[in-house]
Amino acid sequence: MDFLEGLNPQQAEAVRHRDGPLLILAGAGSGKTRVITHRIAHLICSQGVAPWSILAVTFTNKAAQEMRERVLKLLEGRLFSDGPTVCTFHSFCVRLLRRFGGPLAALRPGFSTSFAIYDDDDQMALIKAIYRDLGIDDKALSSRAVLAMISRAKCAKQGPEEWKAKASDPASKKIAEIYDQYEARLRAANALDFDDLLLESVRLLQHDQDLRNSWNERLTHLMIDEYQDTNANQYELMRLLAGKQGNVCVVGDEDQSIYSWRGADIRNILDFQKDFPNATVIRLEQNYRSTKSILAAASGVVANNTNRLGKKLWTAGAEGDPVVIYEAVDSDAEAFFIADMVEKLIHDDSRNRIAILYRTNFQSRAIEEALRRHGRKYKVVGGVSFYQRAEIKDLLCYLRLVVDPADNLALLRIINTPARGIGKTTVETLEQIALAHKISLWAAIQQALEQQELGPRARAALTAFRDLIVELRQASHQKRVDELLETIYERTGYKLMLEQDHTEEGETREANVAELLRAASEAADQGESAVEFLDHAALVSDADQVDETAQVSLLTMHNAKGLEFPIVFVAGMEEGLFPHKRSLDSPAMLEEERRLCYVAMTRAQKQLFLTWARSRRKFGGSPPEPSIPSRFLREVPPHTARKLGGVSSSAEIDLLGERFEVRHTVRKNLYTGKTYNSVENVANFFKERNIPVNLRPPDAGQARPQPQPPPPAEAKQPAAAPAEAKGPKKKSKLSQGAEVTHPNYGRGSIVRVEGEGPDAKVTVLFPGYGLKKLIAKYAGLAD
DNA sequence: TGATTCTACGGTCTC
DNA sequence: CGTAGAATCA
Repeated sequence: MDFLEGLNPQQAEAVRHRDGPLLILAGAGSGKTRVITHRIAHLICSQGVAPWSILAVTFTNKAAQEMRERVLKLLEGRLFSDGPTVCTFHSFCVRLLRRFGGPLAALRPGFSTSFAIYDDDDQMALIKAIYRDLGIDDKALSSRAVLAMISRAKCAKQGPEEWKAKASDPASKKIAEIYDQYEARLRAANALDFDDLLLESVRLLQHDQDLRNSWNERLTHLMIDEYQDTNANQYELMRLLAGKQGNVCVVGDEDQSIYSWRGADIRNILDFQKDFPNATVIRLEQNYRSTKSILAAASGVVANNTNRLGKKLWTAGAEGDPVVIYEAVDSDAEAFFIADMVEKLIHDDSRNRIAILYRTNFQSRAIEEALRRHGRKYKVVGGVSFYQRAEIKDLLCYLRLVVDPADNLALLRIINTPARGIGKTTVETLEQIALAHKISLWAAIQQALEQQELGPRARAALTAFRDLIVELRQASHQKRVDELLETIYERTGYKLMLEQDHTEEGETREANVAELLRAASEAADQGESAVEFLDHAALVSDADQVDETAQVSLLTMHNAKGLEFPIVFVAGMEEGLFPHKRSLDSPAMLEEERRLCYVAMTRAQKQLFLTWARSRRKFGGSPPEPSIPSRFLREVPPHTARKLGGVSSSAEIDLLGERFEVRHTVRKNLYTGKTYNSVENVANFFKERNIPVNLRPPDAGQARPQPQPPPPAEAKQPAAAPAEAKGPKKKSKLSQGAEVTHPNYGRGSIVRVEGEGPDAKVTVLFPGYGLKKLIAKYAGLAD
């Protein structure tokens, strides 16, 4: 098979490149996955490189799996006992440490290859425990912030000692103390956090020359995807693994670097040519994904950044529809617009896959609600992930404890779940014993029982708990993971606890456990041990659960990295939200926000909507806060975009009503409620009934030449007074075409009146809210 | 000790 | 609005 077939010249050059460092600057949608997979196949089949000497590192497990499948497909017919390794940095490190990590004990006292992995929940629990013991108040010193600082220190390979040395003010001394404790407890529990996985792998390879040599001999070709988002430890790891041969091929796009806050260093890609002076550089600039409009819009935005290597993306594709910029009155109206448009687009073509992207997770709620009104199914990526659910974590903590009794955090989590009479005081006693003798909590239990320091009740409870764990421990030697988990589920009383909970919540929790058991049995079928299963669970990411067949997906822009969708909405394009307020005073962070915007926009293949709301409420009851459009909207070149909504929001109804015919889809789903909340439904409502639509805005409606310009945006705000001195105001208080103000919906125009007097039913169009049918005497309308 | 209610508080992005 | 931790009661 010819692996160069169908590639453009630059892609082919990258695939053909055999030895020496290679930097591939791959613009969005330029087919880099194709290049990587073809290069792997080409190296193996045409250049005689042994499959096992190739390592490709991707950003997510999902990307790794996809890449593996694609390579396998290319290699069809050729079987290899030990194929190329494709995985993420983190999973590579876990495997490395589990198999070859023994010598690390010399550098890290207490380390053994059966270490536990602490995820961010565990890390937080650990910090909280330290706060308790040191008597620190979370309000005085945010634990989240401290955890972030510790993580950053680790990325920069700075231990507690270094931190302590340069700490001058009391606050950073305190942090040094927490950091110190944090490290000590991780070691005592033989646990590694995510940063440690990378850090300790680096230290291991630096320390153990034999190990390094053997890897250098084995790995002749190294490839790293999403190189712009690697951090210092990953960089170090790459250098150690690449060895002297330096056959390292990195693929990335400096315009898509969006993870500096978690330690990614954009300089890694900007300086690659300095680090490897003999590097070949190939630019992939042909985009195969998006229309000309979308590409031009996105390029126009990112062109405002200064820190770039620079490339010019182009496409042979169609011009396509202009990007739509939609201005909504408030966040609910924004959500309604999106939901309605989703209906229309799916009605137009049921194969349309749609993504709704946002900066922060809380934005999903309003959009979810709007979608639900249409009965539209959607998939949210992220949020509370499966493995974070309480019942799942509990059972996995039992498993962790069975695998490694020193795992204090796991023990603390489940020692009294389900409740078995081991209360706070008992646990505190255990903690004191553990602290005094520098032993694990598990060991402290044994000791407490021997020394008879406890009351009879606690004693009995503790004995039962110990026997339970010992029993499970013995079972673990003979059973598969799934059987073991099942035993845990039953013997710990967890099953009973859930069965007795007859609420809906209890039932979903049971279903979740069933799902976990199913996953475990799948893992066991593939020969995974309990430890491997736990590793797997610890390293799944939100992005791994993206379902690409889902019709409507909701996800953060960060999670959308590497994905593509025919239609994309980017919601919440407002200053302070996107770009996020925490980046406003730093030019570097602003540039990262802009890159994030570029990433979001370039996910779209055919059509792109950017929406923003003039006011947004942070949570339920709080008053809406006014907002101004994101600077990124201004940066979209005007000729690539079309504006909808805003001041002319009722004019746009005509526009949409004419252009789109949605009625079937919408009717089916929507005509159940009393309100008709959306732009298209408004038009629809009238079409259905053949009622003449008078939706022109009152101002523009007076077609007479008007001296003054259209009112500024503020004039449309609820509080604003209606335009005075306009014709038959008094008499037509409740007549068609008149304007009224509603306490909740603000200003609107009457489109229909049924009946008279206080009992009259009035149908009013509120820009941004759509049609509302109101009873005059209850509605509190004012003119 | 355990279960329930109450209150205060808060919100980037994530392997 | 949702949650975590405190306060309270059985």
